[in-house]
Amino acid sequence: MRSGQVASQAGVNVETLRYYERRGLLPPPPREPSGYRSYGSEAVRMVRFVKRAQELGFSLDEVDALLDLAGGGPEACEAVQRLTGERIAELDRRIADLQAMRRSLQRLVATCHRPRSDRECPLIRSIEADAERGSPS
Amino acid sequence: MRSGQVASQAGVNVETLRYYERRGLLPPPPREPSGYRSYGSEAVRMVRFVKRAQELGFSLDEVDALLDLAGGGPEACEAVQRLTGERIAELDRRIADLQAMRRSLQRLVATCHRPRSDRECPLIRSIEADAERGSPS
DNA sequence: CTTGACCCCGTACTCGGATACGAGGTCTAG
DNA sequence: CTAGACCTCGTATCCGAGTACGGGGTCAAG
Repeated sequence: MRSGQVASQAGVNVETLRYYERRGLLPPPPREPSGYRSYGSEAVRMVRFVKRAQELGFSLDEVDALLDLAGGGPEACEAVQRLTGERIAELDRRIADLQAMRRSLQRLVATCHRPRSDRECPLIRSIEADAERGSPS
Repeated sequence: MRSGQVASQAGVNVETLRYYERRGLLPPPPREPSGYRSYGSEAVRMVRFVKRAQELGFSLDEVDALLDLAGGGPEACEAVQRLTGERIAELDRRIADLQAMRRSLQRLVATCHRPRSDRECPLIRSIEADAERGSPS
């Protein structure tokens, strides 16, 4: 398979394959006499793995670590579980943060039920007020 | 007040003030004869407002829009409410995404309770499997 | 009157994850 | 044989939100 095929099957740009190869995420494939990269079908699986792991919130550095660990036996498996656990904890933090933001904004819109005659936007003022005394988040 | 004071009172870097000024978020303050910037105390409030709005998930472009709207009368107030509503909706989407990630990861760690004798990490395989048929998120 | 803290400016760099560009080589259908 | 699609490479650019750098001016204390 050539790069274009791998790219389209994996749903990425050809440049992205080169990029992953540069980053060491993707092993450099053998070349045809012409110099073209000649990929096996596992390349598609690897790229998909990378994309999926990204969707799960792993950075490319972490994906790299994951790939290094893959196939490393039982203790590597534990390391993978640990990484995953950290990722879940991180997600929990981010979710809590977003929920705090959401509550703040909700409270803010709620302050906005004044008659139109009020010239100053209470919402803007509320954000200021929050800022005064470094509020939730 | 000079830039260093504003910066420390607002909890930002001096360079950040220059950056905000370049971006048009902060009005260029008058200068002392020496050329030093001479800020009034409202500068501190503005910077804090920016930081707070950022914490609430607004980008600097959006903060810019918010500031343009501030003091623009009742219809501007409605625009502010609309922006805020969009932000809340966006937060809801992001929260849902993160929760989907979390569920996937949780499911993944759950697959890992196999005997250590399994040489291949089921978690890694599961991510691959997910990728095969583009799963949640 | 010098030292050190502060300030000025323009510009370049950082991060992560790509994406784009341009010059060139190759391959395939007509 | 040639047009056009595809591939190669190195390098540059993008986004957002700053941060850093270097060379110079200013100001207050000792």
